[in-house]
Amino acid sequence: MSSGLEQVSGGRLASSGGSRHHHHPIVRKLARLVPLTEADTAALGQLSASMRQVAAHTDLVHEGAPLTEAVLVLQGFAIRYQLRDTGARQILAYLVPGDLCDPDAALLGELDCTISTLSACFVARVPQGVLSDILEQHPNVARGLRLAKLIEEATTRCWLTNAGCRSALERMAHLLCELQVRLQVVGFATEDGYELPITQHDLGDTLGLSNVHVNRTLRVLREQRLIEHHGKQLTILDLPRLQEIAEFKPGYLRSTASHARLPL
Amino acid sequence: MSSGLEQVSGGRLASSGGSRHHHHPIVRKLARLVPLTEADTAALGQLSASMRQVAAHTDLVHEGAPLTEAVLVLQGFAIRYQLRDTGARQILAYLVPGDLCDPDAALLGELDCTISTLSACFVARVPQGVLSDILEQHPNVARGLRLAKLIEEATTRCWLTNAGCRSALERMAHLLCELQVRLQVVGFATEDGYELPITQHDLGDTLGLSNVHVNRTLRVLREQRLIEHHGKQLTILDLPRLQEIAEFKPGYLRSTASHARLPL
DNA sequence: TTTGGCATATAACAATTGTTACTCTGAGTG
DNA sequence: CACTCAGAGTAACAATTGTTATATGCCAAA
Repeated sequence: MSSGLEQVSGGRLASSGGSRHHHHPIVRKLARLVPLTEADTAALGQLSASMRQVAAHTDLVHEGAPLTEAVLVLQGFAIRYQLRDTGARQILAYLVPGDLCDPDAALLGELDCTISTLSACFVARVPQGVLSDILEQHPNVARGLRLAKLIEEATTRCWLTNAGCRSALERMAHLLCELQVRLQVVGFATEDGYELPITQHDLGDTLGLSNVHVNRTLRVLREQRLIEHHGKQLTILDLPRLQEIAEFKPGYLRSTASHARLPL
Repeated sequence: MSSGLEQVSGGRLASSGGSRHHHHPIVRKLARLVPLTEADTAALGQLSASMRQVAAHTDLVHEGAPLTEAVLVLQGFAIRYQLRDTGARQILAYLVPGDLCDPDAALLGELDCTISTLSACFVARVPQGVLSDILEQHPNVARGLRLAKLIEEATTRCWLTNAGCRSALERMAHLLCELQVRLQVVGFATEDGYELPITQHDLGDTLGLSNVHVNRTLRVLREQRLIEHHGKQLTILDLPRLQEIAEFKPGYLRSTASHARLPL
């Protein structure tokens, strides 16, 4: 009953022979950033050729491992994180459907953080060769992915501002607003909310808060009738006010259509 | 009496006609990352052609402004920061001598943060054209700058981990250790310490702490005989222990010579 | 169906960090 | 030289957040 990617069947895209790739999250995402031709769209569809399902809390790429493939998330929530010696975990980024991680790290040879799933996910491993071929033959796609990378960096900076100078309530509100925009771009959120299949402990490791304080903070948001959540379903009751609390300025996500046309 | 860049005179490099650029901070920095030929080194020297002195606390590039030039720091401390509506400032990165900021942002068209000086600085503005010519003609330099960019990103992630899951003392220790390594690479630090010409308020905006708590934290480090500071001069009395407190792992800075040969 | 375990929820208390207010010093300036 | 002011230093108190403990609910495995 989860939204999106209804064409998943047996670990393969049922429609992989056809040309209708417009619903692929990475296509939806890049189409906001650059104009895409049918050929571009089809090429992006190839990225998910080796899609497979991964259980929640599974490491995909370990810190320090040599990196030869990129990881494309098609469904579910994945993260990049670092571990301290104390066992504390800092989540550095969320990877939601349409996010491609991390083509560039090949230059450094290894990654300084670990890629893992938070929820059950559909992910595709993309060999460097396949990716570089596409980048070469599809300059629009190449430009789109470079833009996406810059947006990811801006998002990291935003998270640093979050951690450095926002209160727990503001931080939580900001994260919920950011996810609302990012998930809506790829069709995994409506205007009212989205499925947030992660624990309060995970939220704590994201925001630099204890799980208890995450719980307190969510309660405040609930009591103020800003959000509701039943199970994994998050409903945003008052988005404007939530954004106001968070001082959320979505510009850094480049999510408005003003920056590019949609594909024909 | 400040160390490094003794050749500064009248806003120009006195030796700009010669070929001895090895002492330039950006040359020292990149030489750790990639092999550099004499030609590469000379080309890097050109970057500081339009060097000028800038007073402390001067904005160089404003948030939202169209970006047509990169900024190269030759001496002093500069930063990237974001402002909240409340007036709170989050410092996102330090730009120390040898750091080049931000060639890539041209793709996005505008920057999401402001570049500013903390101390009096010598900086050079590098027009996009000059930079792209050099990148084209000197692949080693291009590769070095790409590596430097990746290192900068890793540093930002590290700062996020800092803010998210380290105590004030650990955060401060980590910052001091990081600067020790970065400044030593470009010849602005000895093994014992370095000049740190920034206020406790600035440190607070860096670490997400109040200025009062910064003061407390520095006092603890002093009382434990880990550091000393008289005026702007920071002396590190016990680097191993400071690194231990910070859980500092310098790998992300790629500062050890094991990754590349020095130029002939 | 029962059970075990994980996630949520909440309370009481502790620790960290922020805020306000004040003093002191030193560098720059008239 | 006196004056000003920014920055460092400190204390007292307040607010936020973390820790520990315990209870509850719910889903999945036996």
